[in-house]
Amino acid sequence: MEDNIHKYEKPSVTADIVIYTIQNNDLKILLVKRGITPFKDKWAIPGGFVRIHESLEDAAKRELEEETGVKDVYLEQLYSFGDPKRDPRGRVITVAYMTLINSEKIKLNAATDVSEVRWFSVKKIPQLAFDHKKILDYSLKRLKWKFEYTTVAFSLLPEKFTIGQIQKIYEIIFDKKFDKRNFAKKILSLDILKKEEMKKNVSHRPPMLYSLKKDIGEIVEIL
Amino acid sequence: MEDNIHKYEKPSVTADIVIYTIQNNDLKILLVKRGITPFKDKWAIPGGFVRIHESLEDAAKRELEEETGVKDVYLEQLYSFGDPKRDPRGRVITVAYMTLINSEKIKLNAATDVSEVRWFSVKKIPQLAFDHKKILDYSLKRLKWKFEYTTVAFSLLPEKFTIGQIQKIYEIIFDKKFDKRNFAKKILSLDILKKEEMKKNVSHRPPMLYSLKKDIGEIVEIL
DNA sequence: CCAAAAGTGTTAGTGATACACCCATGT
DNA sequence: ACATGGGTGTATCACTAACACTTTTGG
Repeated sequence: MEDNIHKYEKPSVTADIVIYTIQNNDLKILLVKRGITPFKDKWAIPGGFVRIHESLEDAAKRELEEETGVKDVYLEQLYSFGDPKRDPRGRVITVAYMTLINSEKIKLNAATDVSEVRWFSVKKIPQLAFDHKKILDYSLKRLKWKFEYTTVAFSLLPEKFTIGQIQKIYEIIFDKKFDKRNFAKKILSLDILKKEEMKKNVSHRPPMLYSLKKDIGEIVEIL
Repeated sequence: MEDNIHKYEKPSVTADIVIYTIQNNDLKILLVKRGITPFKDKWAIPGGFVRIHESLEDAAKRELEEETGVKDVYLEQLYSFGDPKRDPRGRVITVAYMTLINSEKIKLNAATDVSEVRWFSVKKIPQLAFDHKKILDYSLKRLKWKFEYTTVAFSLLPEKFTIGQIQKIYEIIFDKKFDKRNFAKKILSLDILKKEEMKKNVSHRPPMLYSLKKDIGEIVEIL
């Protein structure tokens, strides 16, 4: 620790960010097609170098905004990947983040350094550059854990929502059906929802709208 | 991402490692007293710069061995801390690791760059250098989680052990008593233990020895 | 009238907790 | 004989999982 800060050659550090959203009842992630070598024309998780005066989280946020125009969302650090051979250009350590965004808020801005940006269903991911497959696999595990034990799911919903909407999100993430009665019972018993008014103009029996209570602790066992 | 790898000034990267053990029925961590500025004479979590051709995990393992002489143990990456101001000497990102070692295997090697190395009860931690208090708090949360949901606890025990020994470890980590009957029932019902022979030469009813089955999956809900 | 999603209760099974006494050994 | 930790069973409670029909609205 007490070695001089300049004694050793320094690595580059990047922040990569796995960006999830739900579209068409499907869990998707954003990938960018690399315009330059190495791995030219391969798809990759968005990311970029951490600037010298920027925190890791700020770097991840900057990448997110560059790619999607989205700010102020749930963002979580996942893991740091530092195999010395993970980038053929030299020593590059990456700090991986993950975020979950409401697809209505997105406007894709193809950044100048990539030839293409696209959403991919997590069920149909192409071959990825670097060790990005490992990062993706890791993030998926963490994502499921987060849905099971926290209220992240609500960051995918508008301010007011129905029980049915929450249930659909859980069914997409876990790729299975839940019993409607048990699901509602469970969610309501957690005492994290506030009743709002009835939803109007729906072509079926009008559902109750709920909002998430403000003062919820971080961890709530949902499922 | 496609910016040139040399376009931005590079940060230093360190690996810090929170080393836990149990001694005298108490959970302890290893701290080193800093011999040089900044934070001279403050206690700190052991760590050091990641070498350019060394993986993050190898750097953490190297630090661990330098401080304790211990190799081949459970080691887990916790989180990366990258606030630009966390080190007054310049930009230093640290990747924090945690490990759990059997206190019988330790021989402390005071490394040359620190003036003192000591075990501290987690209940009596002195003021720490840098943002090491944050790292420690984070690691403690993770540690408890690990004990609840995985079999790490067994890395603190010899090959063969009694139910009572496991229970004592859990009581130390969670700082509370468990009911003996319920605890044994729970542990045995998990089907992760193999019965060995009876323990001999104890001054009370001889207990059954168990070993951990080899083919256990990573996550087992213990408590 | 039809389609679509909402709303709602009971039962059976499983796992968690609370609780107290006798046993085998060494000294 | 005593001290030490080991070993064991039952009853209650809380939570989970399985399961189907009626309601309200718009088109």
